[in-house]
Amino acid sequence: MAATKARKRRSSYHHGDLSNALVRAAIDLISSENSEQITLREVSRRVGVNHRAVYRHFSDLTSLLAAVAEQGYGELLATLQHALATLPAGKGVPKLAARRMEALAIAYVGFAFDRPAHYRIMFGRRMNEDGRFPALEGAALKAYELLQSELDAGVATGEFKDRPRRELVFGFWSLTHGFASLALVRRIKLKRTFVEPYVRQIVGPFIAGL
Amino acid sequence: MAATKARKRRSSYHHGDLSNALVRAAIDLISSENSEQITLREVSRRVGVNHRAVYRHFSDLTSLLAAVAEQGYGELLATLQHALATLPAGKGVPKLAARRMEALAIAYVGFAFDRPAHYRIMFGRRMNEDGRFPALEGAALKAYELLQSELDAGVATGEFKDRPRRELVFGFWSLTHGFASLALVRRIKLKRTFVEPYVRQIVGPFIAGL
DNA sequence: ACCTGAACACCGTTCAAGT
DNA sequence: ACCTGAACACCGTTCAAGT
Repeated sequence: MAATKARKRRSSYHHGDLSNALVRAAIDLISSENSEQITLREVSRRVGVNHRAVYRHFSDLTSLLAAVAEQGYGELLATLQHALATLPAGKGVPKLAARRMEALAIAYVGFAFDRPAHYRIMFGRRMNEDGRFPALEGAALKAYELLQSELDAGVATGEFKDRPRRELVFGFWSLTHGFASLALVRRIKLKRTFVEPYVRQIVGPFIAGL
Repeated sequence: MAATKARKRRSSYHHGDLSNALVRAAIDLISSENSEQITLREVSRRVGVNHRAVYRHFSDLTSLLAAVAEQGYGELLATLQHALATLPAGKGVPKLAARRMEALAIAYVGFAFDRPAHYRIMFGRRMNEDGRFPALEGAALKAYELLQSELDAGVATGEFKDRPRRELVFGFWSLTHGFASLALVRRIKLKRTFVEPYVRQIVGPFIAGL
């Protein structure tokens, strides 16, 4: 049974598909409740190839994790964009920029709650310290730029004070990332259901100070 | 040479000293530039005992790491207290509470910069998720209470708005922890020298919103 | 009571080989 | 070009034994 499955699968890895299959398997692995850690050997087992085959497509485990993280940043960006798009507000609403920042914060923390293992890899030490993976840097930058353009908009309408943009973005990101991190290690105890009201209160002082 | 050293040391582990020696060795290990990871085997090697001896004092690797983390929370608390004690201000200074919160933020991030590996263990996943280690919870709580009493003081003088205290503390903690984390994984690039001015700008909006 | 030795089931990675 | 097998140097942990 298992052998047949592996054989069938393997036939499709002759056209550069293995690379994607490995990344998908790795994401599946950490998305399932029971398994938290990505190992090179477990991922290749799931795909049905010898673990050495991975090295044909990724120079090491860290490279594979970087691909997973890159995909994660893409998902995060989509989540944030979706949160803005579905915001009920129209124009002329008072404090629109503040409400948009709030929606971003809620969506950000929600993402970390929904994909904890993925989030941890994205912000883990392995691939972030050196700028080894340009595609990863690019994906992270896009999320950064989304935050920046929102803050820009708030400053443009005069709703936010005109402070150095970089510090505003990093401040907001630090706040949401810090909250998500503390919640994931359960230093802050919080059920998924209460993310929305809680985040609102947490970011309250920050947004009020913009 | 190495054998003599190990022998000499070992003679003192008959009175419950091994436990402390292991924790100290683990902290030494992560404090030295070259080594980032604590392994049970490396720690026991440094102390000069068989790696199995560790299990006499710690039920597993995680327990040893929890002891390291607990010590870290103690150091962090001392760092924060010291920052408040050496703050040049006297009474009657305007915005005293804000300046004290700022000093705490700077000291907090500075600690993470100075002891990165230690900080990572303190906020790592291994021992925080379940409340397995009451001593660790207690040490973390003391740091929490320091922040809370500062915010209380600010509210008492009317300098800060009277919001739910828990949200204020978690907000401040999220902000400083998030900034420290992002800096440690180099998503925020920052030299140790610039921690002070940078943190001041980052926490600016938050403190202004208190 | 406290420590050790050998063994087990895992890792990531290297070298040399198979098709 | 793409994948495999055997081997290496590491892990944490268990079992049974030494003093």
